[in-house]
Amino acid sequence: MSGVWFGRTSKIAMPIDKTYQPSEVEGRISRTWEQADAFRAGRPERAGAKPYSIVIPPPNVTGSLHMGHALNNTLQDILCRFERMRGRDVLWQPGTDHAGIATQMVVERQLMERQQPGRREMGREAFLKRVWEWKAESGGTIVNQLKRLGASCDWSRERFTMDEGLSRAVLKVFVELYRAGLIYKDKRLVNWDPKLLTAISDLEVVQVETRGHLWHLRYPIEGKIFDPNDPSTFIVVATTRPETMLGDTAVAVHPDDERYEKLVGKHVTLPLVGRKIPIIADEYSDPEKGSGAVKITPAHDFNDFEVGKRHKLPQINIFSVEAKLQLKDNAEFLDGVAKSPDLDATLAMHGSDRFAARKAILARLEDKGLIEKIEPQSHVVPHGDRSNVVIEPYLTDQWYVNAKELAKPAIAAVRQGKTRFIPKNWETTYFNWMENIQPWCISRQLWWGHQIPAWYGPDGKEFVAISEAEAQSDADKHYGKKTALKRDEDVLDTWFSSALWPFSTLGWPDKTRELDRYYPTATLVTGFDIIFFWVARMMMMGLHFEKDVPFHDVYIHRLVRDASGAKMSKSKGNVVDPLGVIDEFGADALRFTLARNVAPGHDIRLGPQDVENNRNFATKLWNAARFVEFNGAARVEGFDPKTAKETLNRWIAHETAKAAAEITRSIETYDFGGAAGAAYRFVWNVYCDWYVELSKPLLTGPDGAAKDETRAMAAWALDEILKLLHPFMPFITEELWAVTAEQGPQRPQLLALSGWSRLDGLADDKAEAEIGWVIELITAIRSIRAEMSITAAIPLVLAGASAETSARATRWAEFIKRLARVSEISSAAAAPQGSVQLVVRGEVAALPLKGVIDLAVERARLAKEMQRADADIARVDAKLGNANFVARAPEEVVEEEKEKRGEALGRKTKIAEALERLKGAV
RNA sequence: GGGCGCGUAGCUCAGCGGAAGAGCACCUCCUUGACAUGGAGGGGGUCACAGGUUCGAUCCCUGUCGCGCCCACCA
Repeated sequence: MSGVWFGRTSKIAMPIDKTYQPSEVEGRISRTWEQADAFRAGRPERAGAKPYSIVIPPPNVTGSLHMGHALNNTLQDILCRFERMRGRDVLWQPGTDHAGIATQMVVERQLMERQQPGRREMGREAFLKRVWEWKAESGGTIVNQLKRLGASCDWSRERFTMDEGLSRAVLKVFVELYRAGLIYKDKRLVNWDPKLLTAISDLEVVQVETRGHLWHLRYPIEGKIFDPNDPSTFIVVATTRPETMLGDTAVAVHPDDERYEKLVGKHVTLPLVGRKIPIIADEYSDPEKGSGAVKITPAHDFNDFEVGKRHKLPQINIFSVEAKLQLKDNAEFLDGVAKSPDLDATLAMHGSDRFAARKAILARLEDKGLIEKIEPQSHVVPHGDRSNVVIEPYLTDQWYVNAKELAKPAIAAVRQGKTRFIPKNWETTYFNWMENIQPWCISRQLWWGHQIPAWYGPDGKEFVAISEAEAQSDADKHYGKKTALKRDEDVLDTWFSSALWPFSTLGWPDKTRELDRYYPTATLVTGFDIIFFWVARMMMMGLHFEKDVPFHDVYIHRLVRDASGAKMSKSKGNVVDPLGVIDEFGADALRFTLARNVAPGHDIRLGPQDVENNRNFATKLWNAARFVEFNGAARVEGFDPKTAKETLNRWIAHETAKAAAEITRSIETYDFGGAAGAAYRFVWNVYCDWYVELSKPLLTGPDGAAKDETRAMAAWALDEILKLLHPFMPFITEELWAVTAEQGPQRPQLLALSGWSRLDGLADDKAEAEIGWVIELITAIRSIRAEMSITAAIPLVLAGASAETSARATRWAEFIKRLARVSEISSAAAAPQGSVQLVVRGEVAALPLKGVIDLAVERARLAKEMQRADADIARVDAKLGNANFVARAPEEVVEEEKEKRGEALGRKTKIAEALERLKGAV
C-alpha cells in the first residue's frame, strides 16, 4: 500500500482546534502528499488497475492563476481524485504552454522597461536565450499556484511545449503532414497584425462593432469628361475603407444589374492614381448594397481577392508591413501608371499611416468633387486579440494546414460518439465550425516558438526535413552539388504544438508504455472559448497520428464572473485573485464554491459571500469531527454498518448510502454542482443537524453496547463523509482523516486510498420511517413553540396513538424531550381540552397548553390546516373524478392519487376532531 | 445573416409531465457542553407572455417579448 501512514506517529496535536485554519493545514498536507508520491501515475500497486487519464489544458508560462484556471483545475482534480479513490490508475498530465506571442510580448516589454536593447537589436539568438532565462525564472509560478489549489497532477511528468521531446513531436508532425500534402506554403491574403508584424489565424481575430462611415466615391468613366453634375460621367462605388482605393484594380457590378449593363467592359480612371481599371461583371457585387457597384482591391480585401482571381486582376499591395502607405519604389503600384501631378501628390503620401492616409485621401477626393455622399454606418472591424489593433488583410507567403481534410475524421468521430461533448449541444457548435473550416495559417513571424523545419535553396525551392542535415542532403541531391541553404525564419502557431498535447506529452513519437496505456485519455475539461483553438485541433491531430480520438469525453464549462455577473477584467478592476481567496478562506472553500456553482448553460458567478458560506461549511465539518472525537467515537477496525442494531445507527447508515449513491452518480455524469450540493446537504442537514443531535443521549449516556455501537457508527459515517468530500475539499478531509486516524487503527492517506464508498445493502425503510417520524415530530413541536413564543418545557400527549407510535414514543422519549424541550410524554385516548394538536405522519400529538395559548389563534391555525386538507382532497377528487384520468393515466399514478386521498382524508378527520375539541374548551 | 443558450422566491440557480425547491439575503427568537464561521422558527413565487399537445404542463411543441454568447460579414 502506498502513501504515508498516519497513526500514533502523527505530529498533529490533540485535541482538534476549535476552528479550522486552512493556512496552517494546507501547506503541511501538500507536503505529505508530495512525500507520499501518490499523484504519480503507474504506481506498482495499481499496475493491474484500469487507467484513467486527463491532460491539463496547459496554462501559458507567462500566466498566473486566474479564476478560470481555478475552476478548470478544480473540476479536473475532482475527477482525478474520485477515480483514484475508485482504484483507477490515474494520470493527470500537467505542463505549460510556451505561448508564442504572449511570452515574446512579455519579454520584449521587460526589455523596454529596463531600457535594454530590443529584440531586433540583440538578434534572434540572444533574444531567445533571454526568453529561456525568463522562463527559468518565472515559468514555475503557475505550477506552484496550481499546487496551492490542490491539483493532484503527476508533477513528475510535467512537460513544456518547447521542451526537447515535444519539439521532436512538432518536427515530425510538420514533416509528415508536409509530405502527405496536408501542410503547404501558399501566397494569399492573411490576417496581418501591423503591430506585432505577424500573420495570425482567423481565430485570433476578434470582430469589433465600430461606428464608421460609408463613403460613396465617384470614379470617372474613361473617355468622358468628369462633371460632378452629370452622373453619366462617373460611376459611384461605396466603401468603408477609402484608403485602399489606391490599390483598386477593377470596379465590379452585378451581371444582371440593368443600371450598369452598358458600362461593363468599359474602364474608369482611378482618381489620385490615374490607373485605367475595368468595370467587370461579377456576382459578388450586390445591387442592394451601397451603390450596387463595388471597388475591387484584391490585395487588401478577402472577397476582392477571390473576385480578382476569377478575373485575373493584378494584386497591388499598397501597404508596408506596418500598414503604412508604400508607394515609392513599389513596382506593382507604379506599373502602368503615367506620371501626373495627381500621382506626385499621391506619392508624397508615402509612409503615412493607414488612418492618416484615409483622411488625406478623403480630403483630396472632396476637393475634386469625387465624394457623392457620406453615410454613417456601423460595421465590424477585425482586431488582433493580442495587439488589439485593426487587422489588415495582407498578401504574404505563409504555411497552411489543410484543415478541411484533417477535419473529416474528426467530424466522423464525434458523429459516431467516439468522443462526446458534455453538455451535448456543444457538438452542434463543433460541427458548424468543422464543416466550414478554412485553411489554418500556422506560420508566425515571431522568434519564440518552434522554428519551421523548412530550408530554401538559392532558387527558393523548399526542403522540409526533420533536421538541417537531412534537408541539406536532400538539397545536395536535388541540385547535384553542395548548395547553401537558408532556413525559414518563421515559427509555428502556438496551437500547433498544443494540438499534439494528448500524445506528445506521453512520449510520442516514441512508442512508449505511457502512450500505450494512457492514450486515448478519458476526459478533457476545458472552457468553451477554446473548442476551436484547441479541442478541434487535438481531434484532428490525434486521429491523424494515433488513429484514435484523443479523449472520450469533453466536458465544457463556462466563464467565471464576479458576484454581479460581470466578466472579470483588469480594466474593470473586478478580477478576483484565486490566491487571495485561498489565503482568506482556504483552497477547499474556493474549490467547493466553484464546484457547487457550476451549472450547465450558465456562467459561474463567484461572490465573496458564497466562498464565505462554504468556508463555514468546512468549519461545520471540522466541528462535527471535533464532536465525534470528544465523545471517544474512535473508528473500529472492521466495523460493518450492516450489523448495527440501534435504529438511529441503521438510519444514518441508510442516509449515508443514499448520499454516497447520489454523489457518485452525479460525478459520473459530470454534475459537479449536484454532487457538491448532495454532499453539503448530507453533511449539514442530515449528519450534523440530526444524527449528531440524536446521538448525544446515546454517546453521553451510560456505557453499553448501544454507546459502543454509536461511537463506531459516528466514526464510520464521518469517515464516509471524508471520503465523499475528498474530491471537492482535499485538504480538510485529508487533515481530518489524519487526525481521526490517531484514534484507531493505522491507515494510508485518504488521497492514496482505493476505497470509494460503495454502500450496498444499507437501505432501511423501517429505520427511515421511525427516525423520520421523530424528526417531523420534533420539528412540528419546535414550530409551535416558536410561533407561540413558548419557552418553558411543555408536556406532550399522544392522542389515540397506535401501538407502534406509542412504542416509538417510548424509545425516543429522551430524545424528544431534549430536542423539543418536552417535559413529559404521555398517552391518552383523546387530546386534552385546550391543547394544540399536531398531525405528524397521521398521528396526533397534543400539547396541552390551556391558559397559555390563545384559543382564537389556535382555531385559526387549525382552520388554515383544514383548508389545506380540503384543497388537497378537492384536487385529488377532481383528478379521480375525471374518467379520462382514471382511464388514461398509468395505474401507479392513479393508485398514488388514491393514497394521497386517503392520507388527506385521514388528516382532515384528525383536524376536524381537533377543532371540535377546541370548541369544547371554550 | 446562421447557430446555441437563458428567462422559476429580493439575488444566484436546481427541478424538466403527475401536489413549486436549495443556498444566500430578509424577519423573530436562542451564547444549552461540536460549531455564533452556530442553533431554532418564519415570511416570500399566476415557474416571461400567448397559443397548442395531453386525463394532467414550470417541464413537451409553436410563436412573441426580453437577455446573453458563438460564427460569418470592413460596399
